[in-house]
Amino acid sequence: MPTMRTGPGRLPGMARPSKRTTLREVAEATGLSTAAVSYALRGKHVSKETEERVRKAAAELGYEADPIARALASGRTSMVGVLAGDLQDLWQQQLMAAIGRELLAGDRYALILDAGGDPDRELALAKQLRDQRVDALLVSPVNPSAEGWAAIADALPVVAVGDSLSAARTAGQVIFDNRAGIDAVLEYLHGLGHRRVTVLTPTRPSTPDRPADVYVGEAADRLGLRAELVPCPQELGEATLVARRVLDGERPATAVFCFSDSLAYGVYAAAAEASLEVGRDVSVVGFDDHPVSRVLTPPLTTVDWGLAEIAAEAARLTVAAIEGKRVRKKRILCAPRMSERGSAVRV
Amino acid sequence: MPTMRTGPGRLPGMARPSKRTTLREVAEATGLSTAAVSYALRGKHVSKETEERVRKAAAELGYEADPIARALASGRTSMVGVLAGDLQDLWQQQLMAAIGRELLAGDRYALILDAGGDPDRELALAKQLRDQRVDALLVSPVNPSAEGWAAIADALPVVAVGDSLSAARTAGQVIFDNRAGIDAVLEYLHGLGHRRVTVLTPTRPSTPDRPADVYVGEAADRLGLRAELVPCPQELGEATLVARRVLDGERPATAVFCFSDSLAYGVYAAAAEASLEVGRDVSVVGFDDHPVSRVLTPPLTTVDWGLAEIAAEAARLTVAAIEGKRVRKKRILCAPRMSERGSAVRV
DNA sequence: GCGGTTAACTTAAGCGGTTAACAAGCCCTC
DNA sequence: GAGGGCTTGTTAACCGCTTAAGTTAACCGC
Repeated sequence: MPTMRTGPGRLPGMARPSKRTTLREVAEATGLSTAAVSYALRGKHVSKETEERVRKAAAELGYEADPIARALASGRTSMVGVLAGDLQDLWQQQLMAAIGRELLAGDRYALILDAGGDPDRELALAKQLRDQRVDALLVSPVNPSAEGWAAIADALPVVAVGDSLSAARTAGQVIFDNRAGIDAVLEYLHGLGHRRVTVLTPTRPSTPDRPADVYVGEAADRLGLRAELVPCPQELGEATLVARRVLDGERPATAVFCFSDSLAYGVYAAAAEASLEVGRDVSVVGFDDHPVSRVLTPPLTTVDWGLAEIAAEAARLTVAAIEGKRVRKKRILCAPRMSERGSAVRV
Repeated sequence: MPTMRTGPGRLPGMARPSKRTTLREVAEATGLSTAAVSYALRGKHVSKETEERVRKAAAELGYEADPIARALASGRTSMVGVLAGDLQDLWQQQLMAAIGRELLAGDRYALILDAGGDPDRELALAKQLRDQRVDALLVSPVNPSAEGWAAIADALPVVAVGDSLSAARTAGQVIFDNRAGIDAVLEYLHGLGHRRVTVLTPTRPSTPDRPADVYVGEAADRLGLRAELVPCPQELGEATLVARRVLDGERPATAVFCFSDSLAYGVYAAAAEASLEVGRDVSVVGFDDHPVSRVLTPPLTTVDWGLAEIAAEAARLTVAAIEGKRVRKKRILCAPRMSERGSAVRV
C-alpha cells in the first residue's frame, strides 16, 4: 500500500496545507472573543490598542477572513453580477474588461455572464446571479423592462448601462443617448446625399417598438430617407453572411449603418468578398468606436460614447447603490461623439 | 412620518419580498427533516417516492438552494477563478468570453480577473481568487513557475492555458506549441526572403530566458536571420507608438512578427501614419488569429491556435480536476496553423 | 428465531463568520 | 451616591446548508 499524503512534501514550520486560519484561532491567540476580533478587524466598537493587537496577531497568523462565511453571515458577497447582452460584440468585451478593472480597483469582483443576445436567457441569468447573492447587478445592453425584472430589482440593486430607457426600477442608469446618436448618424449620411440606408441591428427577437428602431424610423421620416432595418448576429462569420445578402441585393442601399462596430466589420468582410470598396462603393458607419475601427481601411466612421467613462460611471453607481449612498445623478446620459473617418462618403 | 415599507406594493398572494424559501421550510412542508430534504434534492439515500414528494414541494415553494450556504457547508462554490494575463489583448478577451460560456454550460461560473500584464499582480490576484474559495483556478497566458505559485496549487487545482511550459504542479495544461509556431513564422518569413525581423513581444518584466524569446533566438540562429525583440504594450494606442518607433528607425527590419494580433494592429496603425503600406513596404505577421484580423487591409497573416477548442479543453480539464476525475491527457498540445493571408510578402 | 445487513431517515454538529443584546467598568452629573 | 451615558467586551443566536453518526424497522439466510 502506497504512502498516502494529502499534498507534496512540505518544509517543517510551514503552515498546514490548505487549512486556513480562522477567526477563532485569532481570538484564542489574543485571548479575546471571536466577536471582539471580528469587530476589531473591521475597526468598530473596540479600543485602539485592542485593534492594534488583533491586527498584529492576525497578520502573524496569516489570517484572512473567509468570504463565504462572511457572505453567509452578513448577507453580502463582494461580487457584482455583470450581465452582458452579447459578448460576441467586441465592444462589449471591451466594456466588460473595463468594468471588471473598475470594480476590482474597489475591491469587488465582477461575475460576468453572457446572455449571448438572447433576452430569455438574460432573465434566467439575472436570476442565477441573484441566487449567487451578488451584491448588485450591472446589466449591459439588456432590456430590463420585460416582465420578471421586477422580481430581480426587488432583491438587489440593479444598474443599467446601455440604450434601455427602461421603465423598470433601477438604482442607476448609464444610458447612451441613442436618439441623439441615431439622429447624428442619419443626418450625417443624409448630408452626404444618401437616401437609402440599411440599418444593421443586433438580432434580438423583434420587440416591435424597440426604442432604437423607433428612433431610426422617426429620423428617417423627418429627413425623408428610407431606412431598412436588418437584424444581424454579432459574430463575424454570420454577420458577414448577412452583410453579403444586404450588399448583393438588387438595388442595395448606398449606406449601411451598423448598430455596433462588430457588425460593421462584417460589412467590411462582405464588401471585400464582393470586391466592393468601403468608402467608395458603399458607405459604412459604426456605432461604438472600438479601438480596431481606426485600423481598418478605410478607418471606420463611427460614434464614440466614451467607453472608459461609461465603465467608471457604471462602477461608481453600482458601488454607491450597494453602499446605500446617495448619488447626485442616478442617471448618467452619454452624449454621442461622431468619429468621422473615411468609411462614409458623399454619394 | 412617512409610511415605511421594504419594497413596492405587492399583489396579495405573491411570495414575500426578497425572503427566499429555505431548506427548513421545505422540510416543514413535507414533514421531513432538513437532512432528508437535502439528501432528497441531491438524489441520495432516500426512497424514490420521498424524493418525488420533496421535489414537488420544493418546486411549489419555489425553493432554490442558497449557493453561499452550500459553499460554506460543502466547501465548494461553483466558481472557477479565471486569471487573464492581459485583457488589453483582444484575443484574450475572446478567450475569456469563450471560457465563460463553456463553464456556464456546465453550470459553473467564471470569476475573471485581469492581471493587466503584470506578473506580480498575477500572483496577488491568484491569491485573491483562492481566498474567494473558487473551486479551481484557470490561468491564461501567465507564468506560474514563479515562486509562490506552489502555495496556490496546494490549495486548489490549477489549470494552465498558454505558452507556459511551467514546471509548477498543475492539474492540467492546454499549451500552445510556441516553438512550432515561432519556427513556422520565422521559416515562413525566411522563405520570403526576410533576413531582419523585429519581434514585438508583450511587455512583461524581462525574465531573461522566457521560453518564447529563447525560441526566437534559436530559430533565428538556425535560419541565419537577425531577430530583434521589442517589448510592446497590448493597448492599441501605446502599441502604435512602439510600432512607430520600430518602423521609423533607420534601416528598419523588413518584417515585423507580433506575438499577438493586437500588437499587429498597432503596426497597421503605425504604418498608416507613416504612409507605409503593410504587405508592400513592410511585412507583418500576427500570432492569434483574432476574427477581425481577416477584415484588415491587407488581411493579417497570422497563426491560428483554435480558440474554440482551447476554451473547451480548458473548461473540460478544469471541471475534471474539480470532480477529481481522471483524464486521459492532462496536457493538451495545440498545434499552430498558419493562416496565410496578405500581410507578409516576398522581399 | 436470531445476529447481520441494508434502506430510509433523524439528530446534531459543524462550516466561519456577523451582530443584536446584554454586562461591566468608568466617568459625570445633579 | 444613585442614576445615566459611554466605551469596550462577551455571550449566544443565527445565516442556510451538508454530512458523519446514530436510530428504526424491515428483510434475509440459515
